[in-house]
Amino acid sequence: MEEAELEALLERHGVLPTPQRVEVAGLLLAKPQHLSADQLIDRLRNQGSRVSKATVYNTLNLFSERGLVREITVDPTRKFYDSTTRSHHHFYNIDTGRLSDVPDSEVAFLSLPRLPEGTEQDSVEVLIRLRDKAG
Amino acid sequence: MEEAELEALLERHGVLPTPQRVEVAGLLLAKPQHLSADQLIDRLRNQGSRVSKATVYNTLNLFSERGLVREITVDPTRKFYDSTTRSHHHFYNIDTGRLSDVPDSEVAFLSLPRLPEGTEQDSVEVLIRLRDKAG
DNA sequence: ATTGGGATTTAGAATTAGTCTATACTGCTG
DNA sequence: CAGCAGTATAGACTAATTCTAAATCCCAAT
Repeated sequence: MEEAELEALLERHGVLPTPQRVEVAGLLLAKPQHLSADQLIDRLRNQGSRVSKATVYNTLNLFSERGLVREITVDPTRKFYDSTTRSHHHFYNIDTGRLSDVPDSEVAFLSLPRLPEGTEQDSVEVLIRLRDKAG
Repeated sequence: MEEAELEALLERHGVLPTPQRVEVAGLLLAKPQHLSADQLIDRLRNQGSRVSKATVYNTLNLFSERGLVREITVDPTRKFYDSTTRSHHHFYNIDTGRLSDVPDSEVAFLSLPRLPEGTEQDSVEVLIRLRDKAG
């Protein structure tokens, strides 16, 4: 994605496109992927960026508030940020720690439960834990 | 549950029933529930126990290895331990942080995805995030 | 009784993801 | 050019969990 395009995307989501935010967006929003803050900081450093850790966290939180990324929680030790924001499902390989998307078309529910009194649904997510096949 | 019963349960899972482990088991396995290590420590303290924090963590990890409890990951800041070990589904109220079970009978899949090459399924879990209904 | 060893428990130090704070920087606007 | 709002930054801080190294427990064999 080109810089101008990224800037337009941020603006469309009400985010002022500062150089640091555009840098983060350039990496994270480039394609459907799942990155932790730490992985993102590593990649930024590798491409010679000097953005601070605090700014990366601020930016990720801002992006997630404004719907540019989605936080996902499968690993109790850290958050991942998903560049695909539409609600969707995941495979999580417990041997490799790798997280991947399940094609939307391949999951369908026959029934979903009544919600508890006084609550409404925010999202429904299916997590399919995998292990490497022995042998 | 009585102490003798708890001890038998631990032994059946290959866990040597030390007094500390029996104490933890007595609280956590008493009924279907979801507790964090911290909540558990509080309750232990409230009933006058002196088990150390390290022992509680060791015990929870041991129980979870041996299939006496199941770890669940919905809140990136802490783990919960579920006394129901069969794979099942959850409601998570993002406003209150409360986690509860979805009755098994109320979720059914019409289709589930092909698994990636070389992997096999460990579990399939649905997480329904809720928020309190406004007004 | 005493000893020796393996497993367990313990307090506290260490680790780590993430947040907070206080300061510095960056345009704008008048 | 002064003032101001919004950002960015380093580094201190927090909180959950793990690690470490020493103390304790239990039991079988002397």
